[in-house]
Amino acid sequence: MGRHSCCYKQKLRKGLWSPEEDEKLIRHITKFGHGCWSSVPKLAGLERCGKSCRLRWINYLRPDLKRGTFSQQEEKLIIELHAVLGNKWSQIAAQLPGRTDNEIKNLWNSSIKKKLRQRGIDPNTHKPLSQLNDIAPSGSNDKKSQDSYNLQEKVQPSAVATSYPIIDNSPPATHEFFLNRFVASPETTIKQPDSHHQLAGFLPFSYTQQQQPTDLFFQTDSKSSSELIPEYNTSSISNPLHPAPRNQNHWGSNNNNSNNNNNNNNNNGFFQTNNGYHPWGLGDGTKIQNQTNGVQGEQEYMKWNDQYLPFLMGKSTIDQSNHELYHGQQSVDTYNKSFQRITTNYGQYS
DNA sequence: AAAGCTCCCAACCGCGGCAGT
DNA sequence: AACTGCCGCGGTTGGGAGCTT
Repeated sequence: MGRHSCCYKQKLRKGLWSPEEDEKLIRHITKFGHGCWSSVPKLAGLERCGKSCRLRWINYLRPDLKRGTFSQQEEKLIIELHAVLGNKWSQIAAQLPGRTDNEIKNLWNSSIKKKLRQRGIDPNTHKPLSQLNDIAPSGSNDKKSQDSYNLQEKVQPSAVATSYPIIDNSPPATHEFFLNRFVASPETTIKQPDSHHQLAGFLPFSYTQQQQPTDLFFQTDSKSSSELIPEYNTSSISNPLHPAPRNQNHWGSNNNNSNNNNNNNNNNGFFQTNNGYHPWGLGDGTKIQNQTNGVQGEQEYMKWNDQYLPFLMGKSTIDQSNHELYHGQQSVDTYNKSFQRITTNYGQYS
């Protein structure tokens, strides 16, 4: 197994990134791309390991991140995807443009889990907690043991099948079931060069450009959990298993992130792709969707260059018209706060 | 006001898989 | 086949912010 020898080297910085480090990394990647991550720190003049650089870029610095709070539609989608994929955060993130696996993982651990439990749903199995009491090992009431309570290991397949919230009861709702049902579909399969992500394109989501509206895949059970749990409402247009009409905003009309998908536009400049694959070091190998919207992609590119990069380079161009970037901010000189706010608003500003 | 507690999230860690030699 | 280096993933942690007492 490959060890990260760089991590053991002396004198490499760890912990929070400084603005100067961010600037160096952004400058380097915008100019040269990341190439081999292990060589990035040296070339960029950073005393970090390549792994740290990669993480910083993917989770925080890359321009197509949406950031900001998750919408209800996004949370709903995460719950539904988790019911199918389990803790495959990278695969879940692949279906949420502008969101990182880390972000989703954090949301799940800090918020969604709690919400599900409050509603009597086991976050690991997506079954009602009352049903699980019969299956769960004794002494599993504490948080730790509940968290480690693994769907695949502990839950009888039949139990899953009869309780999966968004499908009917007839076929066994195992991962294999979903795979068999979707993977072979040419309309819904995104090219996946990386074996880690064989599942990433299997859901009939609206991100696939060729995706035709269809209701073939899942029949709803009128007595499903959706009546009890809003997240499982099968009539939702954002339900991945009931794709939205082709020209409809995936997140629904009440979402102010009207440019949600635009962050993945890649026809121009900074967002240019490598044959349609993500150019910024996302390792998921997922072919970028929705590439037809070149104008908006260019707008995002302009925004990045005009507002975000100059700020990082110490040449803030934020003017009166963008004063809302600092709305509610108490300490503007706190770098991370400012940065986060800008990236947050960068994703929402349109 | 301050101490204690909880929550959130950026970042780290360790591992598995893959490719190259 | 064995080894090495790198990438990417999921789990975990540490510290700051906010809330409560």
